[in-house]
Amino acid sequence: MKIRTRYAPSPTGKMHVGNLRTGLYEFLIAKHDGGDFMLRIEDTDQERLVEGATQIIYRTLEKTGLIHDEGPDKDGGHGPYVQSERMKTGIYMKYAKELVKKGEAYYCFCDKERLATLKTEVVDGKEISIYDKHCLSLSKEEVEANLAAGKHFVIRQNIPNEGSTTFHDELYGDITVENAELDDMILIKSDGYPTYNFANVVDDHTMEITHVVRGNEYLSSSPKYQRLYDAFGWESPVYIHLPLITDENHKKLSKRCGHSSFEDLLEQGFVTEAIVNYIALLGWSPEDNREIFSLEELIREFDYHRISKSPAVFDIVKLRWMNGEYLKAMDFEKFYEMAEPYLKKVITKPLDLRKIAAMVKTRIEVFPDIAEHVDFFEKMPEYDVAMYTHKKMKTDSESSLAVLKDLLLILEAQEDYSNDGLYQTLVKYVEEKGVKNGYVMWPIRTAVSGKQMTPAGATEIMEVLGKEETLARIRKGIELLENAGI
RNA sequence: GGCUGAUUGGUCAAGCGGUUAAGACGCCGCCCUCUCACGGCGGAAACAGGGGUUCGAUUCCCCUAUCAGCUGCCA
Repeated sequence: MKIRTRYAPSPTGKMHVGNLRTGLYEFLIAKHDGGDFMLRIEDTDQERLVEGATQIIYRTLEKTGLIHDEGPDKDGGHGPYVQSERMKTGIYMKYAKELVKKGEAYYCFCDKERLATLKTEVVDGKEISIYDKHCLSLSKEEVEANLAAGKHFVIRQNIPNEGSTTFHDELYGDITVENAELDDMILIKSDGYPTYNFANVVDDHTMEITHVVRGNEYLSSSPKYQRLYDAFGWESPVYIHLPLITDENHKKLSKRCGHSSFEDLLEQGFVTEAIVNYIALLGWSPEDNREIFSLEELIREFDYHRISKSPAVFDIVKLRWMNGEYLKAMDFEKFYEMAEPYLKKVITKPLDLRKIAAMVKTRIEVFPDIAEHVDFFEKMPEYDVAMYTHKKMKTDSESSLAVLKDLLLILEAQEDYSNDGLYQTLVKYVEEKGVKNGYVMWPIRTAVSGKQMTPAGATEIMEVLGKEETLARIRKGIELLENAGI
């Protein structure tokens, strides 16, 4: 049997990573077995709809490579793929009425407030659901009369107060819940739309979904869905409930709490492949110890039986590391293309941005890190003479001043300002003086960068800066040291 | 409160009755080095607690604790 999974997001805003991971796993489970991955838009909550949210879904799926085989834009014979459109076909009402006929659901004409007061009742010291008491007692004729009068109604699932219901999850095993604990969930809302709970079951079945993959926030309510399948006499799908992704406070990631979305991460300078790779590993691990996977490799390796059962904390620090790995491995041309805007933000002078990009490639984790690494190229920062003193390099203000003065003369005469040429010159000086490399490299690098750390050595920096700017900076360094009374 | 689930270092996470309890991120140290980074090497750091079952439990069962999710005409 061909596996069919579906990604069924609600168009209520940006896509947060928990959402995206669910889609990723659904995609991987299907593709690992050569199955189909379907996109269905669940827009039954008309109040929470957000303009443009559907476009974000399309864009995200495309960008991450989670290409669906069927969806609103790709008819595969199971449409419509948008629930509001499905509703117009009358499918949900039809099935809901079928359940009413079977006694598995019932009309309820209570208004919202009344419903709330009807919620539960204590019997034998135990709280039980009594949604049904009022509405179930209506005769067929009364129901007909109410409908004819145009009264607003909802259709509720009719769950008995005795017995228990069991469903099977691939990861969690059998889960049994007492029926008395199960609320009569609403199937059809008073605006005529089906609830998520109902639409999901009807759609998954009619669209021939074989594996229902969803967050484990549904774990405890799944018996209710199971009862629906049973009531219809439908074979239930394979259920795979996914552990939640939480924030550092162990709270479920959600857009309502303002947790960062896929788009936010892109804005923060993360690359798509790294994000996908990272979230794939949040709740799943391969047999070996590999951590870096392309989407194709994930498809090949992904075995849903290895999905974890416990929630995972979204760790941005590790994502940063992984992003860095992707940047290091990235083809230089591609890297440059992505880095250029960030470079131009801080560098306006006509410097060789490609060389600077190369320097920075192995030193950043996300693109915005670039700024702090290269800002000194644009403008010499203020720095303290104390920076010339370095114990390990055996330098101090005095030695540095002497070195800078010597080298100023040499560098003024030097024409070749390539990294190699400059390096040779400096090393020659080092040898003549019989000192260690750092003894001269440190003060020079300090003078041309004004920074404790730089993304390149002294000569590479000088090469990029060019002769004129290099000499100007060295003179400034000499001046600084002399003014300090050295 | 009730129900359901989860519980291996700070985080991700292997392990599925017998192991010196992997690996990764982060942290620390050393090496490399024209500073930093990369790379290499090494280190600190964990089975929530208590009962069983068993020759033997991180692994199986029960209880407790903690955390999470659900408890919406939201999904």
